[in-house]
Amino acid sequence: MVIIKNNNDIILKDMRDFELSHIFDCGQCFRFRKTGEDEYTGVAKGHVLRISKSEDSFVLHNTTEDDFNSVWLDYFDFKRDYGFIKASLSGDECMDKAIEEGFGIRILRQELFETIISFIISQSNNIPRIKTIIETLCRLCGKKIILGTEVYYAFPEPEAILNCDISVLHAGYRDKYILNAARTVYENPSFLDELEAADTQTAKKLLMSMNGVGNKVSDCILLFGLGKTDSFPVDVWMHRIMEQLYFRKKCSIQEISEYAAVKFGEYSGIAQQYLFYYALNHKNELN
DNA sequence: CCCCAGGTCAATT
DNA sequence: AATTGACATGGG
Repeated sequence: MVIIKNNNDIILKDMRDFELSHIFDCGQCFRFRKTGEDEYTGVAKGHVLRISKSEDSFVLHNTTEDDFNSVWLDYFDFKRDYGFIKASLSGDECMDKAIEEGFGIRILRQELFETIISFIISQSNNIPRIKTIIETLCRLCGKKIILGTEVYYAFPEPEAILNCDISVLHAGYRDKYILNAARTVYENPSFLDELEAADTQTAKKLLMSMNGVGNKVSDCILLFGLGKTDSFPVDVWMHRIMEQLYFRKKCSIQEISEYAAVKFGEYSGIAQQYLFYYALNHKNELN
């Protein structure tokens, strides 16, 4: 990867293992939307980003070098060598096919509190509606970010969520879980720091101590909010695709988790994203 | 009318 | 320890 400063933009050249549609359409983040041909725009960590692909390079529009280094370098997990990880995951026909389709996937390192709330909302829900609910939440009580004539909204702070009426989100029974999580973080400001400092198993126990955060949601938070790549979230789609591709019979979530831990090890979470992306693109072939 | 969606909880066996 | 129904809402 070569980083070039150009007027108000950052340009990335010689990119491998990086494709916008793979990154933003694999169900890991909910706040980026397609705003053009090979262009996505969204808000993360309080910053607006418009990123596009042109020919062999990627452009981060209106981005300073400081912002790139302090925000986006970590966000896009640029320090990790996905080529190496793909090589170590590769071996069976299923994984090779999944990697071939989602070759440009990267695990985004998202803001922890946003990830907690987002995946609480995700439970027993579909991706378009998850996006709508989160966007409505940000508009309801997130800090305004004004860029020229455009208005964007940061993901709200815990206190802001506690101080508004979230019933307008139509998130249903998840309201009480959202409020409880916001209250937990608001009343114990070191809660997030403890999570950041903890190992995977300790962090998982802490997360699951919150009402409405169970096995799967905590695994997603571990992976997308804490960078724990040994976490392997199993939702209905992962359940189906693992049964079909690897087990070739009905099996339990626990069996799948144990299998993944052995087969994919410390890169389970990245393997999971390749498989999940593959599953989303082959819904009609799954039963 | 039905069933399902990046599930979790509590009651019941 | 494993199984089951309720939980809100919107879309097919």
